[in-house]
Amino acid sequence: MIRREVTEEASSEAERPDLAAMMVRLGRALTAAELPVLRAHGLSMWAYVVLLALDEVPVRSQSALAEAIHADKTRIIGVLDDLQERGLIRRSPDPSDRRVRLLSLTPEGRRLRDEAQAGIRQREARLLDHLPPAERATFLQVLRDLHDRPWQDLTGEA
Amino acid sequence: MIRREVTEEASSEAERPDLAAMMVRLGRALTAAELPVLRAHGLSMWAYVVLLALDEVPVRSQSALAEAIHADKTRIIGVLDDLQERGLIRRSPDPSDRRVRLLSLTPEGRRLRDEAQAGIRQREARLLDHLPPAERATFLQVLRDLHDRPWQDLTGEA
DNA sequence: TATTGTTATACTCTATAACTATA
DNA sequence: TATAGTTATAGAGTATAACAATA
Repeated sequence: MIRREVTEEASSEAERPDLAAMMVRLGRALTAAELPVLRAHGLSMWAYVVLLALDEVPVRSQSALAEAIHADKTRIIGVLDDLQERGLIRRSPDPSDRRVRLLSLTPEGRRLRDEAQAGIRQREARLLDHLPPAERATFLQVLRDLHDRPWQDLTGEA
Repeated sequence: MIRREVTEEASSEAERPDLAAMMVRLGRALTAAELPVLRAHGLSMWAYVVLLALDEVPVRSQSALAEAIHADKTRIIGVLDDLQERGLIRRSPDPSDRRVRLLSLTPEGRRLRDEAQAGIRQREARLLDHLPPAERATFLQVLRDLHDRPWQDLTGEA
């Protein structure tokens, strides 16, 4: 039952939802899959993103961190408060410029982050399990390639 | 520069962002790519989703339509108002039960929807252009396969 | 005067509750 | 009384504006 014409190309690509529709649905589903794992570790999605963006080597300024994870600088303040209170990150004024905060992971922060990520990766692996290895590899390779492209390239502003 | 250990599998899958992170970013970028096209046709994203869900064969009740596109029934009322005023959809009380509305595309609605979708597909094609045909085909096939899976399957609730 | 971090305010999107008209 | 559709209200999430500390 063909519902409407497709003016494109091969039959294998005909009659599919728009790329954006598929990506958004999958993004939401995979996010929903992550949340219970994160909650089990006492992490919100933003907290997890922050931990992933940090390292033992300090990041200079909260603004820089916010920009790196595409968040508003006011958005992450509460998140940093919580992570600091729990001893998962260090947040100290830079001696050379007391306005800026130096942000880094504590060992406990790294451990928690890696544990959470391991749980998430496990779920992902289960989802991709049933795919033939060659297809899975190609899929992930293309996905990474697309993901790594600059924003203007993806949006077609180029 | 390996930032952290990966306890997984092949090297081709090592050191990548979480699946959800990649999907969400790509979903947002592809959505951003669609918006100018939709705007050029005077359509919001919701209006476009509604048009895609309709057909010449009437859909019975706005609730059913809302459920089909995973929207709240109150969410789409303004959208339907606008589409009806512009003559893109028909919305008439069902004679057999005057509480429910019968919703269907008008020829102009179908034309506009198909035009918008053609523009969107064109952008998508440009994005996938540079991929080797075999890889592109595999990527789209796996993406469709994942997209078509039930929600519980994707979230790992199963 | 400019900038970092913070707090207070406003805005957008969405869902919930309350209403009407039919049944 | 129950349901489809509508309107009004409230909530979550986010961004914008205003402020204090430091440069």
